[in-house]
Amino acid sequence: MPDKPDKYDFHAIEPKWQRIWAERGLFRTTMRADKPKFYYLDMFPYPSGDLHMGHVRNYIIGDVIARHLHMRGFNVMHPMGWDAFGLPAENAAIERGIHPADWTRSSVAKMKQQFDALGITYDWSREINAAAPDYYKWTQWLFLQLYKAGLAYRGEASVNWCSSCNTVLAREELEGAACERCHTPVEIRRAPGQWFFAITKYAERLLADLALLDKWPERVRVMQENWIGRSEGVSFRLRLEGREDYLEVFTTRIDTIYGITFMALAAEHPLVEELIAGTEYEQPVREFVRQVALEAATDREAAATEKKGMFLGAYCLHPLTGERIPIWVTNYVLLEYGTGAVMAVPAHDQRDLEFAREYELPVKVVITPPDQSLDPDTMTQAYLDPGLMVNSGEYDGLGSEEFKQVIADRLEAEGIGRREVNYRLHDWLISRQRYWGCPIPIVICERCGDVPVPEDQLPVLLPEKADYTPTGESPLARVPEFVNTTCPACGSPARRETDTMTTFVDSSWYYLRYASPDAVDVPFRREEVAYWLPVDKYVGGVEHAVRHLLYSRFITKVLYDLGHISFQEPFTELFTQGMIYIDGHKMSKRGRVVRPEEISDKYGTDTGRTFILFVGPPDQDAEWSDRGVEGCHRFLQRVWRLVEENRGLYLAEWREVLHGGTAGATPAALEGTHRAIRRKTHQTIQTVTDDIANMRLNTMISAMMELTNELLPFAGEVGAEDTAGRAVLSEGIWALLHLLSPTAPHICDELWSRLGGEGSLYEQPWPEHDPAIAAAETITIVVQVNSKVRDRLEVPADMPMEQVQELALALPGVQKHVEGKQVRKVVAVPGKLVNLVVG
RNA sequence: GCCGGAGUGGCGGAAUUGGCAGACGCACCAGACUCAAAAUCUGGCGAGGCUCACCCCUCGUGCCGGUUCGAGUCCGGCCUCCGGCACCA
Repeated sequence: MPDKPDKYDFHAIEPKWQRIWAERGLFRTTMRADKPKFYYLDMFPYPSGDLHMGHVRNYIIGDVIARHLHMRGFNVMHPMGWDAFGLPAENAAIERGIHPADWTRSSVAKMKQQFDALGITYDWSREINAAAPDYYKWTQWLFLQLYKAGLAYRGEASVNWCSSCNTVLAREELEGAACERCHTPVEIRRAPGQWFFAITKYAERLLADLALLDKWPERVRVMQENWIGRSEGVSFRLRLEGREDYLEVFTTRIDTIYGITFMALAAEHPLVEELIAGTEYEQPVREFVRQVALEAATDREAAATEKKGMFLGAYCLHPLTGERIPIWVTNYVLLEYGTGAVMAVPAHDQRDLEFAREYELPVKVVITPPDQSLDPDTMTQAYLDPGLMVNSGEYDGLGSEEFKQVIADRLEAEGIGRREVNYRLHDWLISRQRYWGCPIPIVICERCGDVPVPEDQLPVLLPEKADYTPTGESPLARVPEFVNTTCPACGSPARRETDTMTTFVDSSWYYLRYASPDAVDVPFRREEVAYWLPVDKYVGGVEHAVRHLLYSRFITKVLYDLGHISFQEPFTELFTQGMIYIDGHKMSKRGRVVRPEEISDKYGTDTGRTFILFVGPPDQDAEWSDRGVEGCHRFLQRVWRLVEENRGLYLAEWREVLHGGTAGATPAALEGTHRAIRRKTHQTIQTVTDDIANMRLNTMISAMMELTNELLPFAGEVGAEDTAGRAVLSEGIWALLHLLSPTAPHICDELWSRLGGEGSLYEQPWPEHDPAIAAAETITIVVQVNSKVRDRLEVPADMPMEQVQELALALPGVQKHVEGKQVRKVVAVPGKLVNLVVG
């Protein structure tokens, strides 16, 4: 008999096993031919220096998957790194008055320690840091590849400016009309010399290839689709009255072309100024344009409700009828989309209708619904659906959908217009006027213009000393040693580009670097990328559904086109985990935050790991519950007691006993409880295995709780002489520890070693279930009368249904309801139920 | 407005292909152990009715309707909540 059972001392057990795993280098991964590879990736975090349980959920989900797949025989790569550049680090550093590099370093150390305390299987030999020169050297290389391919260009743009952060914001960094970080309303500014990546050139492929991503959540694919915002239409020209030039418009509703009653221009449209110059409209229109610019910057929401505009005193001519069409400037047309000018058809566009009513402009119906007629003078809702053409010259009576094609053909044939596809997606503005980012490897020479830094001169190092307080110009511009250089092309004195890149560039390629984190001469080695990539499973928050994932897909396609990699989509499967709420708030924002240390101090990290999985379906949001944590701790306590208190009954050779026929314990000879427990064990193996494969990690825990709840009382019944019973119990315990080990690895490894097991369960093969043992030999048949459950029948699984029917009919509970009535129909579903329809 | 997702006990949530609604956990109640409490263990726990311990009956998965022997699950129409996009022409 073993010594007196020990208590579950997680304070001792957890560090002990973490040390053993680290010493043995258990989680280090290399390329190998004998196993299938699996690249599991967590989205790498900003090193904020403080993990809470909301973040932890992401990493535990990943760890369970990685551990499980390793036990299943996969060569699993499970790396971690740091998205270390960027505003959060810089702002935190400014607040605390320390250098961003120092702050980042200490944050990384803290978080790494937190990860290790969670028992996560990261391969730290692959750790990467986006702010380290050996990494950002290759981010600069990436920039140069895009530059050479004509995909990186400089342009002037009207940009969203945050006066608090003193920087340009990408559209992606906005929340409504405010800065997503500090919620200051943005201003619109003209900014020259900004760098862009030409992602719109890839819009079509980024959209089309979404269809390949069948292992991505529908939700995310839809969000990307919306973001790209493809729309098909026609763009055509209208001759300006009294001038030689034209006004170009884009429309998706060319079928309403005969319904145009005015033209609407964006306030910033260049033609506005031209048309009013020297006219009586000049002053008032200029004033109006200034008002619109102000409103657009501060209060886009309100502007959206109230439509305003002003006549420019100019006309253009309808390309088909030659009618004079008044040109208006408005606050509801966007310069950035289409041509910045719209053909207004009030009868068939709600916005145009509202505008027309406001300024008493004519409304002309050109499409009528089949069963009613529209009154242009009183209608308040524009008619948007298809119908029959009216007031449209020789086309009257044609279906509007058909007319759409007919008129597009005619406009193309006459050279007036052409079919065109427009996207909402804009080119990707990557310039940031900030210090803590990757310098853009460009030298500006007065003679040569923009000159890319030669690749052999990379990295362009970020100077350590800089006044990084934001002022609007890049802090790097105030570091003469950095700015002043010589032109790589002609050797004359030149200046460096002083903007840095947005961190989304850093994170758009990091998954490639994990394959070759130590590569010195190349960003990654071809053979290693070919082996590991694409990422098999990528898990992170849905907040990255659009920007990070779209940029990564774009960069992957660019690198594919340039011949650096051989795949076009970086992430085969995507899983977005839900957020953890506490007291009704996201754990990340105001309100209470639970740090992993609080849980591990009180209950152990295994308890925290178990709870964060058990809390709910991984893809859904969940509410934190201190009580729920206690429940999971009780579960682990029961597991501990089950194994530790019954060590004396454990038979390491249970397999031989159960399968070798010793002591009359062959499966066939097992009876009653023994048989039932074996069945439960094998059913649990099956359930847990399926649940992990389908990311049902909450029900996976439930299944193991059920098994534990059956094994505990069973253990109390098994006597020392009952070899068969001991073998059945041992198999149950053996299976439970293996199945539970990805979730609660420390307690399982400890109990495993106490049973005499070798090493870590991480190195053990995953259990397999025997379907014959898992199969129930008796089943419960539900007996219904008129679809109401009246009784149940316990029968052998292989009993023919005719026989089951007879038994069912004879049941007293059934007889009562059938008596005196005629059985009209019998529905018998094998293995499930018998339904007697009587009346 | 458009698109996507979700509505199940007091709570979080279970429920292959339509087939025993409420697994597992929390909370709660009762009992055991204890001088007592905590911990632990055992049992109970959707609502209503009745010939109220037991049995039995009716109702019950946001609402209304449909298909079906049978609907949480499928179809149609609504309501509510969450998320994304939003004068995108």
